[in-house]
Amino acid sequence: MAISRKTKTVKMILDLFGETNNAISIVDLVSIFRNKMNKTTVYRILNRLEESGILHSFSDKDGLKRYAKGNQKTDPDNKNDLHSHFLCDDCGVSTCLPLEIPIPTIPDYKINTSQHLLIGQCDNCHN
Amino acid sequence: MAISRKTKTVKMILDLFGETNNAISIVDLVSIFRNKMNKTTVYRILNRLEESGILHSFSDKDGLKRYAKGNQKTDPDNKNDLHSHFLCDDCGVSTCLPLEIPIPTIPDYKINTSQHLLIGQCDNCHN
DNA sequence: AATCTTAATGCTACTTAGTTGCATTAAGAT
DNA sequence: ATCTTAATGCAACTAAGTAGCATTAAGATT
Ligand SMILES: [Mn+2]
Ligand SMILES: [Mn+2]
Ligand SMILES: [Zn+2]
Ligand SMILES: [Zn+2]
Repeated sequence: MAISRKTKTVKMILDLFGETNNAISIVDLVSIFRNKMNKTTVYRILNRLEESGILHSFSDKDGLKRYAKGNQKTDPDNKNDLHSHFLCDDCGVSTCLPLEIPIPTIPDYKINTSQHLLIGQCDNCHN
Repeated sequence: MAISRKTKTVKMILDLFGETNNAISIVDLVSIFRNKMNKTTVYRILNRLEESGILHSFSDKDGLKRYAKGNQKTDPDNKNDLHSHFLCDDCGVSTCLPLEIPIPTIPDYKINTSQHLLIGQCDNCHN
């Protein structure tokens, strides 16, 4: 189910993520490419790119899936390279943050991974 | 839009949350009460209970909304009483955790609130 | 360069989460 | 007992996401 062919549509999506470090929602991606490819294709390409470790995804505040460049599982001992994500409440822009989340120890629970979303105003909207 | 009448349906939902401290997904709630009230009613009651500060909600890993007892905005200076949530990957059970999330300072960003979800195995599934 | 294999796409139809409008009902105030 | 209107039920809708299947095109093989 990983990426094996560099089709025109795959290239278009890779080009977009080559231009930005932002996390883009799947509905935006479907909209951006609405005249270039079928929405089913967008979903399928994103799945494959994620499985290939080229993109990673997370759920934002409203449960909407967002994709961003890079792999979340890149550190040597095969644990998750966990980082936080940011979401601007004003303009909706979303980014990966170079902020590692320590996984806490909780009695009676075994924690494998975590998701951390920071919500506020981005640089543009803040001023 | 807050709760103003204690209808039969509101009481049923309050009774359920009186029995458990778990965070219950909205689809489960609709299913639990499918013979007792309309799904629209479930959605509307949950909205009102949340606005009233009786319940609070968050998005789980899959973007599904979950509700749990209590208010997230209860501390004196009117900031969010932020706590983490747990989701069991095996059985799907979800709980609030008595784990406060410190809001980090990040240059160029103004952070107002945050969401933190820990994913792993609960006590039952762990052993 | 022509051929072949099958990954990938387009399209249609479907499922599910969540919402809206509106007529009807019932909480609880008067 | 009456009245006001919050709350509900119902039906119809929107939007996110998925599945089946015929067709297309990457890119490997000859
Ligand atoms: Mn990221
Ligand atoms: Mn909680
Ligand atoms: Zn912004
Ligand atoms: Zn469990």
